[in-house]
Amino acid sequence: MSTWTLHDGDALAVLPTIETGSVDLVLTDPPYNSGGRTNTERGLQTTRGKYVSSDAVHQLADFPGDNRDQRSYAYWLMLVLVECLRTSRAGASLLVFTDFRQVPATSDALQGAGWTWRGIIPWHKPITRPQRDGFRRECEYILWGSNGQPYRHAEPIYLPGLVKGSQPRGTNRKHITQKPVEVLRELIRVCPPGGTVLDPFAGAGSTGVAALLEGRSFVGVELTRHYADVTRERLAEALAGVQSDAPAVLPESPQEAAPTAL
Amino acid sequence: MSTWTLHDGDALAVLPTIETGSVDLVLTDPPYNSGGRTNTERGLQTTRGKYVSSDAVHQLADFPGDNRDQRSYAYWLMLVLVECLRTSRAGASLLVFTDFRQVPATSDALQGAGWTWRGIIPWHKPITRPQRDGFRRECEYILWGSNGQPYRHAEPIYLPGLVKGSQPRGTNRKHITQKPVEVLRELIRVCPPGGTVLDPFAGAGSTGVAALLEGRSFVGVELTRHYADVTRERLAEALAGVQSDAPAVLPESPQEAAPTAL
DNA sequence: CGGCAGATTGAATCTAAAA
DNA sequence: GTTTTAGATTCAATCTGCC
Repeated sequence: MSTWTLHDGDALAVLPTIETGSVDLVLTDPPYNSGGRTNTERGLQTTRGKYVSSDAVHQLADFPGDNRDQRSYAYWLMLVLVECLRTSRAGASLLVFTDFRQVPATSDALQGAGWTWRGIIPWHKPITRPQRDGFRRECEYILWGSNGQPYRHAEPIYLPGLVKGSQPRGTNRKHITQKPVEVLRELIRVCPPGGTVLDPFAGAGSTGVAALLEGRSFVGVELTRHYADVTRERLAEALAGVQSDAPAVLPESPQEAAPTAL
Repeated sequence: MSTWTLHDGDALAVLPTIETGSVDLVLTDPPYNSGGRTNTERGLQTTRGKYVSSDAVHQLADFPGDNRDQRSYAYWLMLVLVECLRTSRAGASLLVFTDFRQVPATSDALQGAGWTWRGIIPWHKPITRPQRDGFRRECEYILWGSNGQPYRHAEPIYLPGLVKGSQPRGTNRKHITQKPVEVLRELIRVCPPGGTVLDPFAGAGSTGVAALLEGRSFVGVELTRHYADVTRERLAEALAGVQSDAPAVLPESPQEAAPTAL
């Protein structure tokens, strides 16, 4: 039976409380810190100013942690990934979203934290702005790492090296940098069935939704109160949907799936 | 009228002889140096041993320059890219192929050489080996840089952020790491019509073929005698094809397109 | 000329045996 | 114990040939 837990708080503060060797996949989307190339660009804009186009009207909350320069970003992310490695079992995988500018810093953080870098999976977003006199920026990137040799699955799996999907739009969009659930579901298959997925930057909780839909358990961490609330709502809904779809076998303890705050 | 020139020799030796500010696009595929994760793996295998599957029988020649460790690879590539920047006009572009392992080192070399990093274009190869219990490696990467602000084209162009194409197979395949001409033709559109394309690692000359087919001039450098011969043959053939397809306007001087050795 | 079936092969990776 | 070599493995887009 899949369960979920969401901790309120900062990733670096909460991760040490998570049990060593309890996680099979870390799947997360840290703040990219790449909105501006200069100090002024990074410092003066709000998160929404960087990511939301001026002609669009959105009601999305700001999120913090997006104002570091590249060196301190790599260092901070490495500290987070060190803790993630500790919580993960030997053979577990790490999947981190990043944009093109942060691929090198993210690969440094990943390897510096002790993960083995195994590849890059481009995420192709078909709906993006054209760019005059240049190449369209229609991809983000997912860096794949593993804790030692990856699991050998009982039932062999073969996963795609390129994923495709448009960002949620309209009322489905709860967070500025929200990822499509279909993409996350495909990625989650690297976690053994029934295993546990960790997301230290849960945001609007799409990773957790995808994990529950795929029959994996979920542990999340989210600093912003507003997004933690959104996540709890979406996870409860996803779990209810999975349970109602399930065959006529009732879970032994429905409370098992209740949210646990830190 | 498109012309082409192929210099025999090492990129670092030949590039200084190329005129400053004469190039509109540098499009190249350096040796990736990523065949092995360890010194021994890199040093002891031949190029073909690394890249050609054991069950396949090929008649392709080896190529040198694929035995550096990552630091010296980045340094060496930077020296090459510094010279490329000098030969290029303000607004010119740089496109460098690399595999996932060398993306960080290549971006360091590109920026260290003075180019402005503008993006990553994944190249999706539909025919790749599957990987058990993991994500297939079905992409290589093209890093895009520019000499200052990119050209503002008289006729605006909009280029893709993701390219797709299978490697040449069978008798069309002249080099182990040969790139498909259709992909190169698409990339070459970032060079203004009639401009000049430079490839310091010409290999079997696909970049030059694509340039001529798109009506751009080509300057290449190739160290291995065998591949230089292959390139000259293919370029002469491509140019002949373009000229016979052209409208009934004869070139003023057919010799204009003759190969010029260093 | 079109459609279908079977063969081929890839900038590889992992495991196990051998030196 | 450590390093090196040999062999097996695998999916899907092309290619080939046959009907």
